[in-house]
Amino acid sequence: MRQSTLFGRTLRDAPADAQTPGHKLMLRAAIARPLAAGIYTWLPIGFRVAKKVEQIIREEMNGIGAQEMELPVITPAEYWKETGRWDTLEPVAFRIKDHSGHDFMVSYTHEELVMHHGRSELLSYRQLPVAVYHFQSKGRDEARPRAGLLRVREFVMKDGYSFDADLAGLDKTYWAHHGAYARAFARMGLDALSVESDTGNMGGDVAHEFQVLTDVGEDRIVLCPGCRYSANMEKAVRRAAAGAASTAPAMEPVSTPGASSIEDLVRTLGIEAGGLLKTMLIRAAGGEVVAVVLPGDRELNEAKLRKLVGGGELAFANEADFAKVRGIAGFVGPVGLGARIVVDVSVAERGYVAGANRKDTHTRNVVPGRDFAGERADVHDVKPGDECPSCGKPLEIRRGVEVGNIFKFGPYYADKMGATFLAEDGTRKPFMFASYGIGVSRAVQTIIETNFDDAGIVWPAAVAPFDVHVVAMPVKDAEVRTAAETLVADLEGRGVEVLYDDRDESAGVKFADADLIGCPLRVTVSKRNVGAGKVEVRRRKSGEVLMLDAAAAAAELALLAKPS
RNA sequence: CGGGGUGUAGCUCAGCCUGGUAGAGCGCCCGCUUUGGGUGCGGGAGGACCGCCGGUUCGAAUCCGGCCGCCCCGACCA
Repeated sequence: MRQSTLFGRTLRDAPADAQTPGHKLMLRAAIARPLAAGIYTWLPIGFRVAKKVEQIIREEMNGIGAQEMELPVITPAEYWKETGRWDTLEPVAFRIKDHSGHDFMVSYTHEELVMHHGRSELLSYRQLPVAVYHFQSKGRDEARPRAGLLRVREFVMKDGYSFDADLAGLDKTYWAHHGAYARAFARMGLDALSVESDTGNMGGDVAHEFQVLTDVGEDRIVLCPGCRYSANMEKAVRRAAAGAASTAPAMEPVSTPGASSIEDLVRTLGIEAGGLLKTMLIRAAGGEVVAVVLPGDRELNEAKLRKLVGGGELAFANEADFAKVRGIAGFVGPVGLGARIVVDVSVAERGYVAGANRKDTHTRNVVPGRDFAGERADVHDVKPGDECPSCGKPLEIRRGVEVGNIFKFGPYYADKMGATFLAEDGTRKPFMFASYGIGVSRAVQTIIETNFDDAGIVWPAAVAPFDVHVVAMPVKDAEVRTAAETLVADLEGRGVEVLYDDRDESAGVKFADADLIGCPLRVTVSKRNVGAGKVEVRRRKSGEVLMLDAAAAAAELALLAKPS
């Protein structure tokens, strides 16, 4: 590829609204360009990287016997209505109507469509297990796209789906995908950690996310430095110490004028936040008001609570809700409250200060179990330093980018869609289903976010847009140009992918662009060395420089570029 | 959807407070120069109806109102 004709120019300055290092470099290096908020065009350099990422995924998926196919982008509403997702995806799905008014969704994902095909193609247990996958555009009208390609509204996802006859088979298929994912991410240069994740409100029991730890990530990941435990914050748990039984005296009111927050109470009563009970009134999807009781130093984990109350959206209670359960804003407590009460497992059997459900008043010596009842549940966020649930060491919290996820749905979709096969025992059984996703563009930018230096991108060799960047200078010099073009032709003849900088630019411009674009090997064919029959090779990552004889350079570079 | 910010040339920005008809640097084109780190000199083109609509005013990039786009935080995100 001649750089003089390359579509897409590098930028000396990143646009002001680019925030993360990867976002800036992605734009500066002409990887992709925005077309609208969260909607991007791949430029040729970025497209090459995306295709390499895809190919790695393809090879690993094929390696576990999954079959590539392709489903459409435009999908009829009827299948989505079978599972109810036509309605539940309402806020985030792009929809269109055809000329006669029929409803379609721009594919948000493809579970329903694959299950539909499965129920008509797969009739017998003899055809199972089977796994399929495709690379296809997804449309998601995210309320807030962010950070370039990290969160976009339209993107290509590799999504895979598996059908098994029973749970044991599903388990085996699931872990085969887990292995393929781990290998794929490693090959593309991503240090992806498998973490336990929430299964969301679409059923299923087990799910893992592959997270790349980086400060630019939007997910919070709980990690144990002592063992293998790792989980998304939505799912993470801790080992809670058993408290001693309470010896607190009877409850008594305490006047707390104007002290309606944990901070106020800590200040005015002079006690630790952990000695307070925080009672939050939450309105569940069905309108039910739930009072969640947490120690004053713990935060509510919405994902856990959502799961407990049956999914759907959670909101803070409104005025009418407060009135209904006889709660007073700022002074809500669990004693005498007319609501379903969920007591977090962090709450001990001891005396606390809690709201009295009376203005400007709290109650001392409130003991859970003795003074109020409630169902026990884990609905709190893990904090740094909490004990690991499996080994007890202090946990850490890091940020991560979710580059892939795998979900075990079990019979959920098959049941919703009446998808069954004839089992060995002659009965009809639902397919045991799972799905597996990787966002290609997110993976590309995450590679950049974790592989760069002050000068630009440092591509892992397996996904670099080109293996070798040949820089000729001055390109006006016939001898130099001839030497460079001979080398380029020789390299290409050996299957090496070459970006050839044939532009009449100064050395500084060319080197700066080469660093920015970040191919693993840079070869300089210059006036200085061509007379001596030498070319200079520089490794992008290490900066290591070696001089090669021009005559043998192509053969040696081919080995450096594709060691086998 | 809530909060905050922002919108002037391809990019980075100044001008706005205090109204008078729009600028700089980089980039782009040509020539020479230079050719191992965004080179130098000279010439040149073009380029923003100052996001849009309305209002105030003799006059609006500038003041006022509304809307839109984009960015950030939050909510949301099988």
